[in-house]
Amino acid sequence: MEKLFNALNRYIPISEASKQLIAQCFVHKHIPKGTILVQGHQTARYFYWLVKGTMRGRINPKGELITTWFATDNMFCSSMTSFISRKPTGESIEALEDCEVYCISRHDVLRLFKQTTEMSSIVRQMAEEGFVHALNRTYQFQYLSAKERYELFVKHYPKLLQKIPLGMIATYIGITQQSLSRIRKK
Amino acid sequence: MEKLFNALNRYIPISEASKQLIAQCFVHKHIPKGTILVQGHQTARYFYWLVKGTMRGRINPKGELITTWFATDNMFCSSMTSFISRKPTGESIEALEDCEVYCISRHDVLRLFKQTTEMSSIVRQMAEEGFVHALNRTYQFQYLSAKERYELFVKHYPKLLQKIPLGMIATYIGITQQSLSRIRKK
DNA sequence: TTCCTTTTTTACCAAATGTTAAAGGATGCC
DNA sequence: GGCATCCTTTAACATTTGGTAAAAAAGGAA
Repeated sequence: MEKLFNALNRYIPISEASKQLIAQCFVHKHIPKGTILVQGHQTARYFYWLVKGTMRGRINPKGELITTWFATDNMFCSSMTSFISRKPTGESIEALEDCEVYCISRHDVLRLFKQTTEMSSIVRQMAEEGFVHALNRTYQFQYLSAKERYELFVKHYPKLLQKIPLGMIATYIGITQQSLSRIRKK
Repeated sequence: MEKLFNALNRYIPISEASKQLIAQCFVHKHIPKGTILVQGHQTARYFYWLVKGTMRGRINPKGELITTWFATDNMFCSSMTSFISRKPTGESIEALEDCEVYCISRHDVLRLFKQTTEMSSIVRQMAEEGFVHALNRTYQFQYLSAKERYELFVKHYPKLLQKIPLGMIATYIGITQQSLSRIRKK
């Protein structure tokens, strides 16, 4: 829980009173490997702080699972498209390892907007940060080759290479597993 | 100005008092075609409401200008990566036609967070909306072919096809002008 | 109109990526 | 150990896209 508040404090200092209120809203959970936390036809109602483990987002647009994001230790995650727009978006969440999380419901987030002065600013900054991150990822698809995108992935997620099947990484950078295998060979 | 407030009201109803404060912060401007509002080495300090005209964002990662976004009548825009992270990001803004805008400085946005109750919520929702939009655009690069991305572009921006050079559209969907010309032929 | 510039199309060949299929490795279970 | 399953590599061929170059088309200005 301490690391969670360290992460939140990066956005804005949180008073002790608010800390208490926020802490009450986060629920601790263990998620077994292979669990689907949100199905594509469901609405994501929770936002997760990943204490330990690995998760991915995935969509299934053409009969094949595509990885939309990876999350590892000490990262926030959710099906953001669904969590934000409050409707199913086809995106699901999969635990790729046994995971330990703190989760908070959208309902509780809205409640904290009224109960604390900090929460609104934190969520705004998180959305801004995610926005910039998503934009940069889009730009990379516009001007980087598959090989360059793979090299960026290795740089950003060196530890995932060991434990994640190659196929999941390939779809994350927008190519097939065979193409990625070919790229790695060189 | 009325349409601007219609757009803002979509996020949250705005009181008359707040409306006055907000209105004071927006400055009306005419931007001649060809103007570069923000250079890549500069920090974007303004957020724009495009009353009339067309703009694009662009980056120059490999000696060639890449379109990052298009904005037309009644849309908000800025170099969001730079505006949010408060540093230069290489992204510049170009007026593709004579434009009429209302612009507000980042400084004034921050001031309105304190002076009004609505602004924080509006900006949070804008960031969330932009976040979801950017995510979906990324996903499209992951699983759509160039042809499919072009068809989506035509669907989203039918009017731009008439007035924007093809090359700018091609880089927006991540291909060369020649490839797009080939795709259109079929 | 004519000239000049910009934009678009076309062609040819090279490079990158997809598709399909098969084989080899790794891992876990009985 | 042996079997089954999943993961990874490899190969051959098809398709898409890039790079270069040139021609055709479109638009603007004198």
